[in-house]
Amino acid sequence: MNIFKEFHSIVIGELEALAAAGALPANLDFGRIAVDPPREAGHGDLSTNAAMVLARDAKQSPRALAAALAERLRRRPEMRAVEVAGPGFVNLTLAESKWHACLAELLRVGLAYGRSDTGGGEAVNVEYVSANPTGPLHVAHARGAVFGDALASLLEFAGYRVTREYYVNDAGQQIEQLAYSAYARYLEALDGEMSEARFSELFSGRSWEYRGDYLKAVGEALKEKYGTALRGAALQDWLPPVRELAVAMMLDSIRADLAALGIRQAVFTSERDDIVAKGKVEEALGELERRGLLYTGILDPPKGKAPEDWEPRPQTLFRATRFGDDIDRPLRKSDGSWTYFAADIAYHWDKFRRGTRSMIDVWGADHGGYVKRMQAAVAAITGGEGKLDVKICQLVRLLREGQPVKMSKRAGTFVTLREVVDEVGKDVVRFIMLTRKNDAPLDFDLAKVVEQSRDNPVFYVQYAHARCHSVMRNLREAMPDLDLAPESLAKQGLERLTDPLELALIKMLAGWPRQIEAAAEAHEPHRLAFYLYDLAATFHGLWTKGREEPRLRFIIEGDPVLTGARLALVRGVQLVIAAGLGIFGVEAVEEMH
RNA sequence: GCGCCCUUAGCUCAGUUGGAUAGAGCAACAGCCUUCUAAGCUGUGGGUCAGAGGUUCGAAUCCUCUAGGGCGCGCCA
Repeated sequence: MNIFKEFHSIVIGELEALAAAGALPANLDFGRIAVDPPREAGHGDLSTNAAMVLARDAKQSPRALAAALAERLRRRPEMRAVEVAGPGFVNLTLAESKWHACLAELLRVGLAYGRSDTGGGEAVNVEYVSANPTGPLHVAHARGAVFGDALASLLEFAGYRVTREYYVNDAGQQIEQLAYSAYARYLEALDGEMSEARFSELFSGRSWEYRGDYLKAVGEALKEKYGTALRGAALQDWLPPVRELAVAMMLDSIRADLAALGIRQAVFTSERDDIVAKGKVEEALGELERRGLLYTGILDPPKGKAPEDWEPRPQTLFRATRFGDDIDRPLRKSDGSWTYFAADIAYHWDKFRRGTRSMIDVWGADHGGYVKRMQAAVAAITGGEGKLDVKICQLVRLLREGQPVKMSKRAGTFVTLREVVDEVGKDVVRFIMLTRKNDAPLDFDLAKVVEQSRDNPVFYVQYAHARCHSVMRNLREAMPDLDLAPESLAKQGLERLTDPLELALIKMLAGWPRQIEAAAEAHEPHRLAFYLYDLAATFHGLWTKGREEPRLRFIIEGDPVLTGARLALVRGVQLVIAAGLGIFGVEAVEEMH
């Protein structure tokens, strides 16, 4: 139960009672009323703006309205104090017993504490990574991969029915390039050599696009499967099988890289097989045609870009401007084939027709200019029923000791996702990628992220969790009879938790469900990282306080009831951190090494 | 030229969808280890929220303009 929601409905209930009693006009709009934690400690536990929001329509002064509301709230047993403050805030301080009840509930529910039904089982499709299957994932992909995966988990936790999806762009020019490059490696496997000159000679001046060593394995596999049969074959005979095997092997390696990051997507939709080959592009374009959103026209040349090779050509255009885009967008190339955008419209319509109204795409920074047209297309083809949110993940700057790591695709020295995971571990990669909001650039320092100090949030949060377990290990020796199961700890003695630091910690734990709902609604998993960091800091603070004041230690010799209560608190911290790390796909360790 | 994103303490960043006196970490300074893990904790100093207008009970947050930075801009995906 989200305590802020609970008191939101209590406040509304009291306002309705005031209206029934004639103290407020009927039919007031309660929509803007909020119950939030006040920023300022000293303003109570919860605060509502109800009086200020209603004052004008109620034709009363905010302070007077607040006083009337406060008067009613004060009679409730769970209140310790209700005060009117500032321009008309009503500040609520809850009785300690209410907080103890929150902790008891947390312990009863365990790792499921904070799960919410705000999603109402609504289907959400989260599409992420979707890198072209032309090579291994590199570090830039890691951020979107982790972000999408954590967002999907967060939405599941908040009660949505989530599909994790990868869109395989296996139909475009770059896949032809991949096939040529793989074919070259095949010839190399047969003949023992391949050079740029020979490549150029074989393929009449075509450049050798994908030169990384990773295609050598594809060459070997082609040799294994086909022997010399493809050597000297006509283009239409060698290209399809080479392309097919190369794409399959690249996808396998991408899946393996994602698995190393703990990511497994349920649906892989192939542009070639599932969209283009099934005629869905034509279907989608037909739908737009029916809606009167296609026409043939000539676009203006883009300004500020060198227009030397630009010449006006009539194209099939989509009326994107009707849906908020800046210009209408071409769907057909001059050679008559579809643009990528056309296929993408078909793909998103396909997602919609599979039963998802709510779609989330996670894209890299270089796709920012594509957002408007895609949202326009989704709005157009679904008649406004489908919603697309696009989360752009900004660049990751890879550093080591503060110095940028040199990356050059040409020189083949770009850093792969796998290399980073192997060096620092999946948990570190996952957590650090979530410590910044998606639309801000992120520094990833290979040295700093494995440091064991407070400025490394992964370590700091893990350490808090391990510390909880350390306390429990010590307790098993000191008081072997005490039952540490959360549901047992919930049953008695919680009223012994009266120190302000202890209550502050409980209040923070009670804020977890609200964090989940807010982060899920905003599609911002990074908020949980900051919450977990704060929670860890509060816990470390209480732990150290026990050094100066032994009466505040968790384990109190000769007082098993108090010890049990404190262990309930420790358990609560441990469970929430474990749940949070669970959403992030990060292991909650029980011991630091 | 146009679009999107960004600009908060010396540095790196939060800021609960418009709330009250804008917060952390690092760095600086002053403290805390016979102690449940000091891998940690406590305190001090540090701000024209890029700038100017506007919207209202109330703006870092919403709108307009300006300045600076990033990404992108027909037949690439």
